[in-house]
Amino acid sequence: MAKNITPREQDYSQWYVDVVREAKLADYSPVKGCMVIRPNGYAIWEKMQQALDKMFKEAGHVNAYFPLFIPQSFLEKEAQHVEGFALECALVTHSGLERVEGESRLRPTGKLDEPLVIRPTSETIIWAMYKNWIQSYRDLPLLINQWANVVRWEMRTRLFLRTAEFLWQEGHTAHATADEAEAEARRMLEVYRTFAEEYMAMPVIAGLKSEGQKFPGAVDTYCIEAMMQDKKALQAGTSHYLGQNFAKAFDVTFQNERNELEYVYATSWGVSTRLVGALVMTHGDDDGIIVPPRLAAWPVYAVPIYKNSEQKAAVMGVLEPLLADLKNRGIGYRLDDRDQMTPGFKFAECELMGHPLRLEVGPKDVAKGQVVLVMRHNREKRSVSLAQAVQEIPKVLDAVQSELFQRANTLLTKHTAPVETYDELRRAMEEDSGFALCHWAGNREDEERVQEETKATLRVIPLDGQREMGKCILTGKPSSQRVVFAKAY
RNA sequence: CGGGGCGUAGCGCAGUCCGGUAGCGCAUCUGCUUUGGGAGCAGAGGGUCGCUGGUUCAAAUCCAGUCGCCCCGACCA
Repeated sequence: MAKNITPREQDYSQWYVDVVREAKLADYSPVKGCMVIRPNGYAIWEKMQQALDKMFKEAGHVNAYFPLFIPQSFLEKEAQHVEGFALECALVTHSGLERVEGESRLRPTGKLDEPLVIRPTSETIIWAMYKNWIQSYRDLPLLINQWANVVRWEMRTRLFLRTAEFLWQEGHTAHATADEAEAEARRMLEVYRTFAEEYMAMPVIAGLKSEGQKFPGAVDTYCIEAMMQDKKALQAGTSHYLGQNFAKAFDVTFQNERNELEYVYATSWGVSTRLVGALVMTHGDDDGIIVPPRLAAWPVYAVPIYKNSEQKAAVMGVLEPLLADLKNRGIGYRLDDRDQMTPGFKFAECELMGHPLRLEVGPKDVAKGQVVLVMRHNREKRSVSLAQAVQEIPKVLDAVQSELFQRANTLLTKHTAPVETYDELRRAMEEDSGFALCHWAGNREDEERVQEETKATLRVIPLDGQREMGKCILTGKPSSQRVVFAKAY
């Protein structure tokens, strides 16, 4: 149906690339692995930022900005952290370019004494600063977030899901006690869960990462895992309890109430533009993307239909007051009054771009005193009297928001199933059957073996999973809870 | 880093095997007719054929080199 989009059935990852391109969310940059986020994609990110920023502020966090460049020596201070990021760091080694007689290319000049790492994440530079800002328990907790770009030199990239440079927010908090920091890490995990469910209409499983999967430098890593339509898992957000690891590496101490010197306890947490990709893969269909109303720049997309200027005047006479009413109610809309496009083209484009609700008004509607509402996610068309439209539209948008969640949740539930033996897991993964709930008591090496043999990784140890005794599917050791194994992005 | 594909107009491609001075579709611009599911007709503009070198009277095409991008896999948010 839609031009230039490979159907999901035929090739899911090609579908994803096609949809991102056709909906004008992003474009490839001349630099390998980098992407340009186009206005349509950036609009979604901006709505995500607004919602998240508000949630952070309500939780007591403030925004700041730390620099892009990190001295190489900083990154070297925390052992696990270095190991985790060393291989994917971009370095700045020179301060300029010079023209050399007889050569057409410019040549680097002004070699730096110490190379600067372009931040893959900002723990190190932030803790170097926190050292100066924290002396007393009275300075704690310190709750700072930053919106920034980071660079990780990945081997293989995918638009939004993994690019060399990406946009994100990273919260970095400092606390007087381990309990308080742990609680903060979990609190922010809940913020992410709420955001995913209520704004993105994307159900997630919240929980703990295994030893093998946690953040380099963390004591505990929490995450939310979502299921894409191809039943693969996507990590959609992480929150780390860092213990005193960074405090020790950067010598950040405070005097407690008993006048003792103690290392500070830390958390960090982040979500990235990857969420835009998650949104596409959660709700999109063969005709384009579908943006949930709460993240749509224009939840209502109005298409006037007319043949001549009299009709146009009549149609606009009905449409404009209605749009003004929507504006008064704080409902975002766009009026597509481009004269040179036919309505049919606009309908198709509107579906491609994923505007959740289309508002059509033509001469026939004017005559009947009605407007036509078309829901993007199920193509349902309904006529509503002009008098009721203003009350009806917010209701429809709410319904769309919750139906999108329900639909995604049905997929997640349907493809999440208990698996009792290792053989069964292997078969399940061969069939791409989704999330496998397994009893597990293995170590890091066991995890690697499972990944090697089944391509599945231990995605998450659910926080609200039922306690239930059983036997580890690989080692046979006793286990008190099931974990999620799945193939992942 | 392995496997595959590709570089020719803004985009998608044909032309390459078999050398002869570049073409198609979409998009763009102009005009007229259109407009309730991706409009039609007529006309117009737009290309150092990724780059470098070689062979040849003549290279998008043959030869040698080189650069880059995409997809799939291993690694990762």
